Amino acid sequence: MFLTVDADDKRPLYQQIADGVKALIASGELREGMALPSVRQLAGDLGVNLNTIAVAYRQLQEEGFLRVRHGAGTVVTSERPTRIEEEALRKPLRSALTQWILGGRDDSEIVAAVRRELALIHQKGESR
Amino acid sequence: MFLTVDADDKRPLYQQIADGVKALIASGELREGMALPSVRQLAGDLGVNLNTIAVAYRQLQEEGFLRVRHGAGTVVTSERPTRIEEEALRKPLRSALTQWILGGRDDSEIVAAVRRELALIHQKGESR
Amino acid sequence: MFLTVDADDKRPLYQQIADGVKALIASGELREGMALPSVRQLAGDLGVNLNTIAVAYRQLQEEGFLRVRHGAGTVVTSERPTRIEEEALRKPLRSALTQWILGGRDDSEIVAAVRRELALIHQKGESR
Amino acid sequence: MFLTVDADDKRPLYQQIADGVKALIASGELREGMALPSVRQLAGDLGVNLNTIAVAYRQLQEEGFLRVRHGAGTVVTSERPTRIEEEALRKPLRSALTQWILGGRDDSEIVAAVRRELALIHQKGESR
DNA sequence: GTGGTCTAGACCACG
DNA sequence: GTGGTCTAGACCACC
Repeated sequence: MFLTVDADDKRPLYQQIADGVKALIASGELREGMALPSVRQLAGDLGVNLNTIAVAYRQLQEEGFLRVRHGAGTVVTSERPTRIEEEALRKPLRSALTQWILGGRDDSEIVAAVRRELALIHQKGESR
Repeated sequence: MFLTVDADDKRPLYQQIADGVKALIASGELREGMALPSVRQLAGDLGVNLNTIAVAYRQLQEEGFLRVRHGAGTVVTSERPTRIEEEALRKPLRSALTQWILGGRDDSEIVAAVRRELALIHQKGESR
Repeated sequence: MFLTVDADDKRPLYQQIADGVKALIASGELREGMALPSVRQLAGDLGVNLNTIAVAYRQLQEEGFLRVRHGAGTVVTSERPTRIEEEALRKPLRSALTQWILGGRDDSEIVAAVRRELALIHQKGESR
Repeated sequence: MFLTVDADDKRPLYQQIADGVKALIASGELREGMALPSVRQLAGDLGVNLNTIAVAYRQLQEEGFLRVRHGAGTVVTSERPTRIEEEALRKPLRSALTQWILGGRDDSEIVAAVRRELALIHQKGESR
C-alpha cells in the first residue's frame, strides 16, 4: 500500500486518500478481494485523524469500490462499478486538456503525454 | 461570452467562472486585448454577487491571463504565461485518465476520446 | 502577537495585516511552525471583519509564508520562499531612499538611518 | 524628461507620475525654476488621460515641489520643502528593508545595496 | 462609468 | 472548533 497525503495539495485529506485508493485499483495494484488496512492502521500510518480515513472509506464504499464487512475488515469489491457514462468522465478530462493547451502544448504533444501517462499507470500494477 | 455557472458543480462559483474564462481563452474565443464584461455586468448576467466576479477576475489576473485596470476595464493579457512546467500539468491529467480506466475504458478508447475532446475545444474558437 | 491596524494608513486593512505578519516573521518573533491566531480570534482582537483576516491569510499563504489548513489552524511555513530576485526588491528601496533625499538628508545620514532601522527590526525578535 | 508609466505597477497612474517627477528632482535632473511639460503635452506623451496628469501635478504642488503660474506653465519651485520629520520617512524605509530581510539578505548585503542605490540615484543627475 | 475594499451575517466543508 | 464561500449593500478610488 503506497498511499501518501500531501499538505500542499488543495484537495481535502479524505479526497486525496480516496483518490489514492482508486489509483491503486486502476493500476491493478489492488485487486478484487484484497483487504485494505484497518481505519486505525491507516490513520496511524498517514498521521491523520481516524474520521478522515473513515470518510474516505465510506465514499469508496458508496461508489462501489469497497465492501465493508462488519467486523471483518474492508476488501476491494469483486463487482466493479459498471461502465460509467461518458458524460461524467468528460468534464475532468476536458479540464485537464485545457490546462495543457494553456500551458503552451499543441495537440500532438498532448496526445503523446496521454499515451505516456497511460503506460505509467498500467506499469505500476505489473511490477508485483 | 458564453459563461455559465452550475449550482450542482462542486467547485466554488468564482472558480467555475475563472475556469470558464480560461476555457474561452484556450479555445481562442477570447483573444489578446479583448475586453471582458465589467464585474457588474457579468454579475448581473450570471445572477451572482459582484464580489464573486471580482474574486474570479483577480485570480485570473494573478495567474497572468487578464489585466485588470482600476477605473478602466478588464482585458485579456497580450503576453500569455510562459510554458508551464510539465509536472504541474500531469497531476490533473493522470487523475482524469484514472477515472476513465476505472470507468471500464481501454487505452485506445481513451486516446480516441482525448482526440475528440481536443478537436471540440479548438472548434469553438474557430466558429467566429 | 503585536498586530495593529491604523485607519489613517492608506493601505487596505488586509494589506496592513499581511505586512504586519511579514514584519513579525522578518524580526524572528514568528518562527517556523508557530500557530497564528484563528481568523475569528484575530478579527475580534483587531475589531475588523472575519473576511478581512481571511483575505490577509490567503495572500500570505499564496506568497509562501503561511500554511492554512482547512479545519485545522494556520501556521508559519517551515520552508521560506527562496532568495528573491534583486530586481523586485530594488523598486521599493529606491522609492524610500528618494524620499530621504528629498527630505534633505545626505548619504551618510541615510546610511546611518538604515543601520539603525535594521538593528531595530532584528532587536524585536531577540527580546523573547 | 524621462517619465514612463507601467501598467503592471500596482500604484495608480497619477501616483507613478508624481513619484517619477519627485525622482527626477531628487536626482538633480529637474532643478529649481525648470519648466515642466504642459498637462496636455505630457498626457499625449504618456498616452493617459488629461485628468490623470492634472491630479499628479496638483499633488506635487500641494507638497511644495511645483509652482503653477496661471497661464504660464508649471515650474519646479525654488524653495524646496523644509527638512521633513524623520518619522514620516521611516515607515517606507522600514517596509523596504523588511522585504530585503525576507528575501534572504543579511545586513551587510543590504547596506551595500543601499550605497549602490544612492550612487545610482545621484549619478543620473550628473550625466547632463 | 470602472474596479477595490469592507462589513454583517449566513451557510458549508474539514478535522 | 477551524477555514471557505457567498450575499447584499455600502463607500471609496481611479480614469
